[in-house]
Amino acid sequence: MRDVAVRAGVSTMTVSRVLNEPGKVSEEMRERVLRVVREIGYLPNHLAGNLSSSRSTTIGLIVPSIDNSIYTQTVKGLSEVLKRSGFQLMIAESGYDPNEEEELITIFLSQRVSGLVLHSTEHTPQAAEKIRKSGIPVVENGNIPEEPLDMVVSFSNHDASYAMTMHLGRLGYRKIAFASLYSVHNDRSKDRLKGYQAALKQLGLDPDPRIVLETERGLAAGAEVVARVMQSVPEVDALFCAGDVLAVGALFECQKRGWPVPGRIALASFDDVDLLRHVSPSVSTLRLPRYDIGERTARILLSRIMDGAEHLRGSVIDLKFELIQREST
Amino acid sequence: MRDVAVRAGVSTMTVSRVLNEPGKVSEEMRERVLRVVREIGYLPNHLAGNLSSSRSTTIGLIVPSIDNSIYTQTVKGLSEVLKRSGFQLMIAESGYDPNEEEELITIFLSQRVSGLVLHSTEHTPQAAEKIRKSGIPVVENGNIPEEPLDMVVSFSNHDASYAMTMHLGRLGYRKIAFASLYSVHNDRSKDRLKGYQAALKQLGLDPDPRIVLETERGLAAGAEVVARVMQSVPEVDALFCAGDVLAVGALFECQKRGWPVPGRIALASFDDVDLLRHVSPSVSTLRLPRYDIGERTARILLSRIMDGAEHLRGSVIDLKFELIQREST
DNA sequence: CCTGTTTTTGGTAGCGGTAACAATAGAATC
DNA sequence: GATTCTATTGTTACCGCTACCAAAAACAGG
Repeated sequence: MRDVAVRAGVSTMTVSRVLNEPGKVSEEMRERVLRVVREIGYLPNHLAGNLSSSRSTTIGLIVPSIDNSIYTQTVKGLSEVLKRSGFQLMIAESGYDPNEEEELITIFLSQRVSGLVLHSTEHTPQAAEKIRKSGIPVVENGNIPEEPLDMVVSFSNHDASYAMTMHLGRLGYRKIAFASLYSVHNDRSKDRLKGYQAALKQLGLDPDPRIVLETERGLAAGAEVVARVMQSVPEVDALFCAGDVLAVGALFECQKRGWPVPGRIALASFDDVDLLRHVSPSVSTLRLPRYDIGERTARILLSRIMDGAEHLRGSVIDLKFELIQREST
Repeated sequence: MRDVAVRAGVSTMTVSRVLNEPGKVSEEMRERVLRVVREIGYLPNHLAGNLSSSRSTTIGLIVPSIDNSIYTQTVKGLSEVLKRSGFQLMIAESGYDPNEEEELITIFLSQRVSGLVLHSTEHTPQAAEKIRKSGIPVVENGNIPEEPLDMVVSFSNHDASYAMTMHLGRLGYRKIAFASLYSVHNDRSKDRLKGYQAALKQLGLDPDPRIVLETERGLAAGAEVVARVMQSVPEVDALFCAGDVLAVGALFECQKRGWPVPGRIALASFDDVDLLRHVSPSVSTLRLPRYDIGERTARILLSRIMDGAEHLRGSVIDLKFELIQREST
């Protein structure tokens, strides 16, 4: 930058202004400086700028696992909005481990990110303390936690799960099994289970621990779950797969075994992946505002960072979901 | 940091050493300093550190589209290796637009990333020039380009496509249709087409432009493609869907229309997504080393950055793919 | 005990920008 | 024409850390 300043015969301050606040510089200077910038291909050093102004244009995002297609829509929403404001996204994965998450948070704070997005809502006390102390705005967006760190943009896993279970109950299914991903360090799964249980109670159905299962991700897991539950408790007439593509795996398994869906067993899923609409029978599911969550998260974060909108601190935005009834229930 | 130094009664230099080169500091100092660090919860400022040492621990990654599940495995491989060495990943999406890519490259260079990973292998001349000028190591990993910018870690789209087409030919299919994603600004698609054409020639089959199609991503697109090609050229006996989940969409459509697969039409796909193994009939495809690409990319980049392994400049690593024959062909 | 070497610590000067304020010049006011 | 104001540019200090070299302390050999 000094180089540019010398060649243009101005001070570095003027160069800085041309690049950051062009309005405060005369037309003539602007042209002169920009010409030199182009000539020598000068690239401003953001590190230096950020250090000096103690601001940064980086947002940190921590997801449990990068290869989960569920997050990608949210990431896209985030990324698109942030890009428009010149912000950059730093992504890391915690592997569903709060300690790992804490470490990543520490690293991000060291990098002086100006905002943080956490998918998980389970954190170590130290992590919460570090964030509080740093004073930067945070958005949690995998669930609506009881005690938010700061802001929340999400749908309610509990309510969504409750809604689908009630729907199954109203359709007349009486023995509704429930499958989710492992709930250790995964409050999304926990809340889905609670929603299911609350709905059963409301429907006057007895909970039966034999038909509540946890499993890993993937089609194979879904297949295994439906086989297992049908074998152990044949009177099951519906299976609510509250996670990932479990329902599709279950559906394929039913087809393989010749169990009519929904005649013998109804199937419901939790996230509206493209696939569910295209299989036959098409699968009832919940449409969740994955992209919107990313978008809103970015917006609210930017408000806090750029406009200092302190009144937004602690905001909880509960985005709506939609129940989609299809052939499988 | 000054604060820590004062409280511990040492110089800032000693604090810096304790944190970065603990070996060069006496046991006693180390303890004294670390105790204070813990006491006041001191967080080093990486921005300042990076600026001062003109090194950074950030790698920039540019993918065409974040929500494409194909990349996520590569990103995971990258992320896991980089994390172990304390590097951070900055991700941005170019939307298949070289100009957008150039802009992102500029931003990343401004952020002084110490390495760059590009999925696309089509760049503007200015982008190439900026990268060259910056001197940072770059890995391209979506394809093996004719003129690499620097290093390449990928499989060959051409060879993979050629292999599958040859396979279909050897199985006796004579009228092999080809569907890919739009090839504008997408040299992966272009190379797949070339591989297909090369194989046809080798097999002594006449190319027929009516059965070479380009479409968008998604199951619906796959369904539409198979319907279209069967209608316009009924003698087609195989369809090679060289992209995304097109083959699954096509399969569902065949089932819907009652076309036996592979009896009436054989189907082949390009990427071994979980789904292809679980549908019925299971779909023949190419297993591509998506995760490995990420891992190797990270490794080679780290060698260049940390060990200054200049002899690796310009390396081209062609990772192997595997053809998986299943029921659909 | 002295000198030469090694280890450990500290001082200082930036890294490349920006904030805050000072200075200058031209425009506006009376 | 003198004074005040405004717009534009420059000066200086510092953001928080590390590289580089100097200084001091510890160790070794004769």
